[in-house]
Amino acid sequence: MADPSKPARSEDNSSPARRGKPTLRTIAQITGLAVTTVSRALAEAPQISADTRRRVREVAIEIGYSPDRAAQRLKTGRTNVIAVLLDPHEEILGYGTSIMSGIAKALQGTSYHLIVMPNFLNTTNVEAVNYITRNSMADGLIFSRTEPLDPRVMLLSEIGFPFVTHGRTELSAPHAYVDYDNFTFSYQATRRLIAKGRRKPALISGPADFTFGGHLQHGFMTAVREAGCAYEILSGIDLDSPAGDIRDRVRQRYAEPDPPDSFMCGGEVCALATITGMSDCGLTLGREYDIVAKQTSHLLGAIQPQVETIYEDLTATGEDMGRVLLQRIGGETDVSKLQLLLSPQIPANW
Amino acid sequence: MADPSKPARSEDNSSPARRGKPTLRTIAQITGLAVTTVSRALAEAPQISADTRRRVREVAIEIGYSPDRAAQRLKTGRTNVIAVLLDPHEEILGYGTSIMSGIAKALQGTSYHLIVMPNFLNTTNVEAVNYITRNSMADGLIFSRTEPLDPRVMLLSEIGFPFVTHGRTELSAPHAYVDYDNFTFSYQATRRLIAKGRRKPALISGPADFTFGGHLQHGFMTAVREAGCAYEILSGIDLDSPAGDIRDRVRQRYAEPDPPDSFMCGGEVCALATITGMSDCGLTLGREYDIVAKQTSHLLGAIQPQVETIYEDLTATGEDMGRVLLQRIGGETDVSKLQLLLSPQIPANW
DNA sequence: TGGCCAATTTAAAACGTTATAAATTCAGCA
DNA sequence: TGCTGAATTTATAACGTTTTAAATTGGCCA
Repeated sequence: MADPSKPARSEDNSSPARRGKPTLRTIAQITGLAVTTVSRALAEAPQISADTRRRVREVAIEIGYSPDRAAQRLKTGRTNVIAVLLDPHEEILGYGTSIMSGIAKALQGTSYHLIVMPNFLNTTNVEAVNYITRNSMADGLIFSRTEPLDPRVMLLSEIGFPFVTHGRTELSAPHAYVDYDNFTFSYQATRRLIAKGRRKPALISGPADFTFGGHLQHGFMTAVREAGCAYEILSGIDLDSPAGDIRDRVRQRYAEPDPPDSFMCGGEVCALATITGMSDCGLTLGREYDIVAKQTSHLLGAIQPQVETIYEDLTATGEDMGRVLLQRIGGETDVSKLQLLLSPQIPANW
Repeated sequence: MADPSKPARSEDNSSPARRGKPTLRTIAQITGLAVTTVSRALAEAPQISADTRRRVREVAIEIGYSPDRAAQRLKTGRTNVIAVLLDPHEEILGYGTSIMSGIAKALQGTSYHLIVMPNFLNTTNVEAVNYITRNSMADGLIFSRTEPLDPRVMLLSEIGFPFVTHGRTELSAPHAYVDYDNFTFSYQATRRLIAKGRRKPALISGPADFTFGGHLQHGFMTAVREAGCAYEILSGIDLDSPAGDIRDRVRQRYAEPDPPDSFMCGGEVCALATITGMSDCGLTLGREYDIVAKQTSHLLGAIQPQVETIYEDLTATGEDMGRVLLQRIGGETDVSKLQLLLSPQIPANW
């Protein structure tokens, strides 16, 4: 019954075992080589002759072979997976999706897949990190919104697990990050308000816990102090506050004496909410007050083009984070190559 | 050198092999049982005595054992992974993130993990589906925005791969889905505009390719025909159009004769863009015109509370999809249990 | 012709789990 | 006591890959 036209050894041939999926053994049987050789050939090991490598590659493509990731993972201990921690705050305006899109772009063409740990539930961020590392669910980790003394960073640094953050920390041990220069953004944005003749800018900053909130505040303060003008940091609300809260707060503030005449907004929804609150008070943007905001999507530009913005490209950020993480996983230890501070693009006509 | 205080068989003990991670063998050595028994005990197999099961469980917890997913996957062929296809259109307003948050909630407490295949890149959706199934990267698949003859659905149905869609198809073979009743939504929303005295509603629908676009249009048409009033389906734009385009289109339409006096908007950004366009023309919402829109976040309510909305809870949708998929993977074939049509909550005062 | 070394290929073991089939224990009963 | 069968446990093999160590080949030189 054996078909002599096929070079396969027909003795142990368990062809009908698992229907369908070709394995290394399938290729081995077709080519008459040993499984080990095939594995090596596909890995382009130099010790395998060029001829054999070519032949194996051809057969592999022809029969549509693709390695079993579970088996590779079991054997090597590597997962070929990058995990992203996604926060609830990222629900609005596609923050998370933009970043992920960028990461995906960086991972394109590599053997890495992107998995998302949505942190929407009751577990804290640190628990999620713990879970991922203990269960070796990924080879690397990406997350955002660092705190100055971020416990996730401390944990991962300690055990030497590769990661990249969106945002810096104030920890002494350096780590890989990609960050937007929020100080410069905030500084320039506030200067712009002052340059337009405003004399009492108000800041709607990031939540106080996060490093970037401090940077925004620092930039804002530097600008107002330089100009020697009045200022205000709107209490009780921040970037992440529900739009309704921001609107109410703004309206309420204008019922009190000595209100601000302009706003530095860290986000688009925040800017829209501010405008709504102001217009409730009968005030018009560009006339009674000005706003400069950070822009991360095209929403604001289409709805309220009068708002001046500085753009932060989150997709590019994601792509950078992906690239940096791959380098880190690849063994790069030179921190200078793993830390990226992206500069805000200040509009030319400012 | 052997430590007699430990009950382990010290003959083949490869303790220092892989530092750290306890395996079934670790437990076997501690308890003096066979690896098979331990495996079975943890699986709560009835053939293992209750006593043994308890003991194994205790030890497992004590040493912090958790099974190696790669090994399980290799052996069983099951991945314990649910994959979600994420589209670029979902970048805005957290559509994707809400759905994912819901899915994550449904998967909470199960052994399933959520992985995301961002489809932002050049590959088409079908290719991604192909990739996932061929490489057995997941046990089940979730995706949205079905077309009437959706090729993904056809492919997956044919090979019997478990999946749930957000949206229906017009294919004869039934499949699992969770869908929002966009017909009813659109019908009721349009009726509401008419009830407010408007006599020429305009529809900004979903992209024509998708099933839900047809449903929106059908509901709209049913309402205007019932009322016998004029109507318009705004050409050249849809829900997914950039806000700027919608704004421009609306403005342009009002420069022409016989413009509509109200809008049925399938989305929030779309409604905001419409309002902006109208206000460019000097028209005020609630006075010269009305809008009813679908609401999926809290953005619109905070910015333009005058817009009447019907809410679609995407997180709940995601949760339903997760649940349905788990049932399907669990072997449920009764389609009636796998098909959910969620009814719009019509505001009580309409 | 034989021996040695480099080049290439191979066999065997292992990663941690589950499935199959076999072995052991033990109570109940003749 | 010895046998039977149920209850419980166990050994072995297997999933598909990579790693380690060993085997084979062939060219070259003495």
